[in-house]
Amino acid sequence: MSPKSRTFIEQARRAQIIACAVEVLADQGYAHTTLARIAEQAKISTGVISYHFGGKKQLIEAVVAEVARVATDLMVPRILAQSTASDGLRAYIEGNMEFMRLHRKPLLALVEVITHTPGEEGGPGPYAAQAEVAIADLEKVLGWGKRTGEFRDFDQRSMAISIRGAIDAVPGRLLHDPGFDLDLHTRELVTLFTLATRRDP
Amino acid sequence: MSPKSRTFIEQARRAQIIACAVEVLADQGYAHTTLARIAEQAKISTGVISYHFGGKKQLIEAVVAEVARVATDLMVPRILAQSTASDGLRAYIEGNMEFMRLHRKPLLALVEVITHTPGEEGGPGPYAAQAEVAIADLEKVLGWGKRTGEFRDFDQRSMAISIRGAIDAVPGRLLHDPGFDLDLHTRELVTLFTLATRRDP
Amino acid sequence: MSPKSRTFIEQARRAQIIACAVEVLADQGYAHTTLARIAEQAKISTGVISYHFGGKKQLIEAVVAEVARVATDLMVPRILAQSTASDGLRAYIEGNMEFMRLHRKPLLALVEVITHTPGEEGGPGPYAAQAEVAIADLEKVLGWGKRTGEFRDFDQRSMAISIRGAIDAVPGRLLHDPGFDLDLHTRELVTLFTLATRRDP
Amino acid sequence: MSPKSRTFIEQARRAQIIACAVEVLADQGYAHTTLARIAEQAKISTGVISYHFGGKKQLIEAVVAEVARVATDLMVPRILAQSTASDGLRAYIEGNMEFMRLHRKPLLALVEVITHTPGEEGGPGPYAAQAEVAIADLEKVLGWGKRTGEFRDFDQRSMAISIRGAIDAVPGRLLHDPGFDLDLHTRELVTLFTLATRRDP
DNA sequence: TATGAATGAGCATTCATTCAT
DNA sequence: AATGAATGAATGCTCATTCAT
Repeated sequence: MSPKSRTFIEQARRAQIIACAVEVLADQGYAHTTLARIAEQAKISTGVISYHFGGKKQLIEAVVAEVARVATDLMVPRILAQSTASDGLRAYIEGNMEFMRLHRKPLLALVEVITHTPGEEGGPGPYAAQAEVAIADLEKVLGWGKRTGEFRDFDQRSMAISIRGAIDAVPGRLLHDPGFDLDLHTRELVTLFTLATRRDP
Repeated sequence: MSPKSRTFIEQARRAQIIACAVEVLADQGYAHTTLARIAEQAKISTGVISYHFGGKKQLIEAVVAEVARVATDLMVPRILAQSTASDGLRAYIEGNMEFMRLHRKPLLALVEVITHTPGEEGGPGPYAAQAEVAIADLEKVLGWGKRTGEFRDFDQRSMAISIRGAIDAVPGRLLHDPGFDLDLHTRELVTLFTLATRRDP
Repeated sequence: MSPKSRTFIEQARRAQIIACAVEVLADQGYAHTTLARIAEQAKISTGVISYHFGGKKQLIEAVVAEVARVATDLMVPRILAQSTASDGLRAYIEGNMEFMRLHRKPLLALVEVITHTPGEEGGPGPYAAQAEVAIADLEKVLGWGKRTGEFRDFDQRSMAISIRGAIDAVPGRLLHDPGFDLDLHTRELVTLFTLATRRDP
Repeated sequence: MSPKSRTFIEQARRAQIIACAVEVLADQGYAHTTLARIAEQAKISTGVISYHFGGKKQLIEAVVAEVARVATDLMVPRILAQSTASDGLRAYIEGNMEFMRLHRKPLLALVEVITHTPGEEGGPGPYAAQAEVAIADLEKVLGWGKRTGEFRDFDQRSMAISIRGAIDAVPGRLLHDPGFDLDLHTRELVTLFTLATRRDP
């Protein structure tokens, strides 16, 4: 029935291992995320991970896919529910912040993986595409507002890169800045980019 | 004369090794930056590096200090030369972009080090302070404009974090996005944050 | 009835597993012959193999016994049917070649096992005896011809080792030499050793 | 000066490690030949091997090259010194046997490597070419005698394969057959293949 | 000062075997 | 009888660091 039919217990184990990988990634960072530590967290032996995922690379892939799925499920409906591009942009920013608030550790894990997984010889890294997609999605929202005349005449790509950059700066704050106020920051971000994108009054 | 008196040859060696470390970091990424590769680049043996710097950690510290020094020398005077906060912010952004244009490899090396150097047990990472300083500097510029009434009433810290985030998104583009236009992006960034910070017209 | 009474289904399972082990050994080689791969080939789980055979070692033993049985059944009657030692030697060689022609995979599997199964600390390897028996059988044929005066006065053991060596060189050819002509080679082998063993004319 | 300039001490280490690898291969067999055991034999740490050879594969390659060099140096001049093809064949056989007598362990090591190094998915194995060369060399000697009329009209390739097979049967005897008489066997081999190849009297 | 040889801990991975269901 | 989940030991490899020369 399911696309890749798996035992129930198999699915449970996979989910548990992914959860433990997220935990270790978020708590100890990519560099300290070894199969041994993940196995220790799950109170299993390292072989189990290879058994269920084939290898570390595939486990990481599964982590990314899982977190990306959760993030998408959370954010996409919120954006599509808006009736103006301006509200769409607001929903995009708020959705991202909401995800960070609700799924702190999965987010941090995702960031660790995306920023630290090395590519070949200084190449782009296997998860660069993930970031590319996020920018492309953002560009769609911006294009929408451009067409409706809600937004001023900026370079869409530059704006998308900058919004994404501003959003991507948040996880680092969340991690190590105890005084960081996510709700305040969300409001400020929305205001910032509303002012920056709106057609001049 | 110098605070830590070193022979001339000693200084030359250190400079050479730092330059090679920058090269390897920028070309191959943090993960592939081993002492062996740096030594190979410098056509010396690995022992020399330990001899002159004590260890890999100290070498990386020296790289960061060196690049930060160059960046500061380039940017600080430009900002201080401005007479309005608005021009100061413009100079901050343009200075950062100019640095990226003139010193691509040192910048990329710095980014690699700051983003990848692991801390202890998920701690802040030894170069988080560096980012903190950059944000603090930015806050000063923003505070200046707040006091003079040039800027609207935003949360200084949130704005600083967002500007920094937008700037920090650039190196990644520079690395792997062949169509990226730094000059266009610089102009867009200045416009973006001018609109976002100015007192409502 | 049978010495080790087994249910029918048990015997069928064992036969199936042995057949799959032969397949994997012949197709992928000893090094790639893992219980997991044999189980995959048989579309069963690895536990079944351990269940029916006790372990990998015993499975391999069963493979060897099975193939040796087939080989013996094919070759021994052919040799015994001859009336002269010279014809006996011819039948020995032709029988071996015929077996290779008819049972390529079992033969290759057998060769893989015999040549690759490691002994303890460089000891003889558990299937050295198998080879010993083959040589001993050959010596009997040679002794027969010596007694009847058909053969010249050579050292029986040396001759047996050499004939066996020449025969054992064939599987390797069969495997990787696409131009190898088994029928031609069989005729040449018979001629070669007929000339080498006959009483000088 | 030297093709690959190496320190003296580097060359000595390499030679020592190769010698220890030969020792372990010959004494314990391919399956038990791990970097750990070779390192133990050499009383060094496993890292040294990787340091000097890059990896296990390259070490094995070096072992093969070294032994092949010694074998070639020993045998080729002996064969070339002969004035008839018949003597050339005799020299080929005697040269091989002499090598086995003088360099038992290197030979056994070579045999272990050639027969046990696995290829991909049941492919030929990386050292199959080595065996191919040996057969080709033998074919040259046989072709020589065919042209001079010393040899009868046999299939050269079949004969070469058979002679090689008979020779390759010897190492196994040397290893585990305590009663094996190499000198006797050499004489018998020469007689055998002289009778098998000569033009009928 | 500089070299390069050597170390040793840490890593992912493979695989025969075991066992509860 | 069969499953498949889990184990744990073993292996090759990488790399920062140390040290005698």
